[in-house]
This record gives sequence, structure tokens and C-alpha cells, in this order.
Amino acid sequence: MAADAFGAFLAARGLRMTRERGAILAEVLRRSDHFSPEDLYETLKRRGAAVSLASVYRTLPLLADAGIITAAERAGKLTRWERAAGRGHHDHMLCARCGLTIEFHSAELERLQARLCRAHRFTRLSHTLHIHGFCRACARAARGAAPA
Amino acid sequence: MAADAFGAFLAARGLRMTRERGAILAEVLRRSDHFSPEDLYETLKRRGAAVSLASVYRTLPLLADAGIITAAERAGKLTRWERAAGRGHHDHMLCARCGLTIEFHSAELERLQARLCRAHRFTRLSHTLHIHGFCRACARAARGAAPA
DNA sequence: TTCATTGCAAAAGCTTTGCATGTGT
DNA sequence: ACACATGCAAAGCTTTTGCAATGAA
Repeated sequence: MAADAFGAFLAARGLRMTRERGAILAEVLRRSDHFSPEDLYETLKRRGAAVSLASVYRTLPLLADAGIITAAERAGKLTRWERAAGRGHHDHMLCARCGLTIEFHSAELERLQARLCRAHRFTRLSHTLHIHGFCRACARAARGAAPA
Repeated sequence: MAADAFGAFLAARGLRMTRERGAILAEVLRRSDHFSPEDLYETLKRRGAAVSLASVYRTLPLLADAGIITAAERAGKLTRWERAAGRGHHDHMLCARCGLTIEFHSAELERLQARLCRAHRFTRLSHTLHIHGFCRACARAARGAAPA
């Protein structure tokens, strides 16, 4: 499981697995949505895990380096993260009206990107694709509603 | 040109075209790169246009609403913008080592996205694709350099 | 025992805002 | 004239950091 991977990752760097890091890791693995540092902090507090917000901020980058989470988006001014391992890569369609997030994956899209990168002699590590627009329900509603 | 479009946009909303907004618009149209509010402010100051940073912050969203610029990325913690009109849509490859930005466009990518959106009954308005990795030079350098 | 880690609170950095003063229309 | 816009500086927010205390190995 990821917990061992994180422990190994820390050990390899001469860092330590602490109660706080364990709690943060566990909570991160529990979530399948996008979350902000504050989100995570509040949830941990509600569950009785005494972890400071500073530790959350200090741990998230470590989890990212370990490949367990990735920065998902930067909406407004907060950074949101999401689990990387165990979910498989996916991209997003974001509804501008209701905020709905549709996750999707397309092998064809991956292949196309690989081809484009090759053409530009670019070594691809990861990517983020966000398609903005309206979900089915909101597109229908928007057609009826008066525009601003 | 876009200046007229912005004027019309403002008028339609009961807003005014001022010297400051004109200066900001002109500078934005002059640039073809990604820029932060601070960048723009510094450039304007250097050119002798007396515009406050607050006005830059207040004007950029207006230009975005008018469709003249769009938020391009959020690297680190600053929002970067870029001209929307007159450049055509493009996506980005970002080098994680030297910061190089490669802009590219792929008609095939657009078509594929249209197809994916149709399948999800999603009405697409825009999208952002960032491919992270290493540019040619950095990929070569990374192979030689010792990892952290 | 040693050195990384934590919590707290202060600091930092980007962005927004209140207010009095200018200024398009 | 009448709102809207501007500048300045203060306030707001998220994120980072200094420091003394704590704790994993």
C-alpha cells in the first residue's frame, strides 16, 4: 500500500515517518476528490487527529514528491490536490455554472500527446487538461435563462 | 482593433474608457508572452505611464471579460495572463527545469476533445492543456546531472 | 543522544478594498 | 454635475518560516 511506499520514500531521504504524517497520508488516501490544504486540516481536526495546518502544508509537497498526490488545480487562490496513485490518470471537464467535475480518460488523447511531444522533442512527465464549459443540465438551463 | 472592442465593451456596461485602462490595454496588446500583473505594472512604469498596481489588478479581469486576454497559468502563486485575441488558441508544454514554454496547436487535439465532450454531453467553451516535462536541452542535462 | 519535526505565531507575498480625490461623459 | 475610476495604504488570505519544544531512530 501507499503507506509503506511513503515510509520508504521518507527513509530514503533520511526523513521520518511521524504520527502527523501518517494521519495526513491516511486522510489523503481516504479521499477521492479534490481537496485544499484547509479542507484536509479541517477534516483531520474533526476526526480528532491533532495536526497543525503548518504540518499539512509541509507534508503535501512530500506526498507529491512521493508520487502519492498531485496538484490538481488552482481555483481562486487555493491550491487543490488529489490522489495520484490508485486512481489512474484522468482529465477534467469543469462546469462553469454548477461546478460539476467530470473525470474522463482517453487512451487516444494520451497517444496524441505522446506524438506531439515527440515532434517537439519534449520529454513528457505529466499533463493537465481542463475543459471548461457547461454540463448537460446547465447547458439546458443556460439556454432558458437570460444572459447577463 | 481590440481597443474599440474594449471601449464598446465598457460602454455597454456603463463603464468608462480612461487613460489608465487605455495604457493597460495598449501594453497588453503589445505583449505576446505570458505576464503577471506585476510584470505589466513594472513595464508601464518604465514606459512612463502612471498607472497603479491596483488599477492593473482592477483592469485585467475586465479585459478577460471582454475576451481580450485569458488567465494562462498559475505557476507558483501568481496568476499569469496572455492575450486571447489575435493569437489563436494554443496549448503549452512547460519545462520543469528551465521554465521554457513551448506553445503548440493541434487540430487533431481539438477534434478529439470535441468528440470526448459530445460523448459526455458536455458543452465545451474553452480548455487548458499543460504538458509538464523537460525540453530537449534540459532532458539531456538531466541525464548527465546527478539526481537530488 | 541526535537531528528531524511539530505547533504556534509572526512574517511573507499576492490580491482586494475603503476612502478621499480626480475625471470621463 | 454625477457616477465611475484612481491611488494610496490598510486589510485579507493563503502559504511559509523562525524558534523553542518534542519525538523518531
